[in-house]
Amino acid sequence: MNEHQSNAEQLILQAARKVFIEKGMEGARMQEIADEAGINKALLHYYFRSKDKLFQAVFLEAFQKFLPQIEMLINSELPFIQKLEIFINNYITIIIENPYIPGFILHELAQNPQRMAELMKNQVVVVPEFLAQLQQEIKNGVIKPFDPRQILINTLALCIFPFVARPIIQAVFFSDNSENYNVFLEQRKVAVYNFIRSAIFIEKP
Amino acid sequence: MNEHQSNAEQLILQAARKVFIEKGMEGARMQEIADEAGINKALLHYYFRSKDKLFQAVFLEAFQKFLPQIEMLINSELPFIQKLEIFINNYITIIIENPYIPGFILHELAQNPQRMAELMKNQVVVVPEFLAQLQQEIKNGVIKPFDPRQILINTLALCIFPFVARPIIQAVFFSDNSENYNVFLEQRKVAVYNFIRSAIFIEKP
DNA sequence: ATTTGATTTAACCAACTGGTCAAAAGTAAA
DNA sequence: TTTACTTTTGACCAGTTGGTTAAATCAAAT
Repeated sequence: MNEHQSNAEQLILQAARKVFIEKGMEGARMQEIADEAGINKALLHYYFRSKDKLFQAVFLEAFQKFLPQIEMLINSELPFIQKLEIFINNYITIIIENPYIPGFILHELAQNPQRMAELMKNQVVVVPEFLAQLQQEIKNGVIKPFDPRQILINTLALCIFPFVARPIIQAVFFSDNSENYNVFLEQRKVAVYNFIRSAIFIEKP
Repeated sequence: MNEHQSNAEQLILQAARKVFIEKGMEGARMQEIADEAGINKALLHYYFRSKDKLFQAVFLEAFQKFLPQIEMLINSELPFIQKLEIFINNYITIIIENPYIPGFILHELAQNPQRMAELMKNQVVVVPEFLAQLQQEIKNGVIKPFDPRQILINTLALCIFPFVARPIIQAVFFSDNSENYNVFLEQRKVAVYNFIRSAIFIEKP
């Protein structure tokens, strides 16, 4: 039993991760995953019973990778300005490291909302306290009176969208040199923070 | 030749639109499109030679539906505040009427960037003037000194994201009553405008 | 009514898909 | 070495897929 074979399960997961996230559930082929892992196709079914089970494992793992930061943004009791800066920095950093996961999750979610809802119902984050905190800071005159739900969604939108729309943005702005896009994304960590801060925070005289 | 048969091509396109936009190129089945159109599967190949050709027709049509408003935002010479308000209103209105098209386009774009780039290269919008206009307004002290590219992407992100991420947002905020989501989206027309305006425009004393 | 051309269909096909299974190969203890 | 067990494989299967084809139906002109 050499190292290569012994961790076949890890090899499979790694290959499945790549293929599923790149091609999606419908586009992925079991044979391609097997090839990518350098093993026989039957071995996939030996470790994971079906394509669906393997997909579940990949999806949940991908989903959970993005949860902790969101939980921090929602559940921490720091002032919102501080939470926001930390969140945007960490979140964009994570997405840069896993640029295809957001598109993957959103697409599978759209394909089968009710099933994905079941997969995620143990993962739920509680938002009411978050909304209450924002409402409080609005009452305190720290934040302009925007709907807290809109603020949360805007924050996520600004972080996630450039990755979901990467091909078209790159074609428009960086068609000559795609490496510049990474620079652009790096700049976004501070740009997005400044943008939201400028939008919602009331400047004290 | 009754009306039902004579416009078979239109029936097919309508069915293809529905199935492709809902399931994507990979997920769509020619049989399902034929059933949806109420015709024989072979007739699909009679009017459109292949699944690919049919997909192309649907994709281009969908893509073009969103282009005019973006062109207006980019090419009109109105002051940016005015353009922005008109754009956001019209754009979100169009997406509400075609809520699944953004996800469809972004997904297919991500699946095959180079091919989609070819499909779109006749549709290109010219941005340099747009960037120059924003730069000028920054110089004039109308707009805060944000990177014009970031402003454009932020605007699109805030308009599009709630539709791409609809299932998860709905699960978190509107699990009890999904109709409320439409209300929320309607409110976004003004909310997004106020958000961006508050972020980038300099209040004159 | 017959001819001519376009439209529509049922039956079919080769390629591919996820999945199965019995046998082989490997592993470690007795 | 034999035994008992797990891991890995090649061959195979039934169902599905996009696509084809020859024949049938239809519509209009002669």
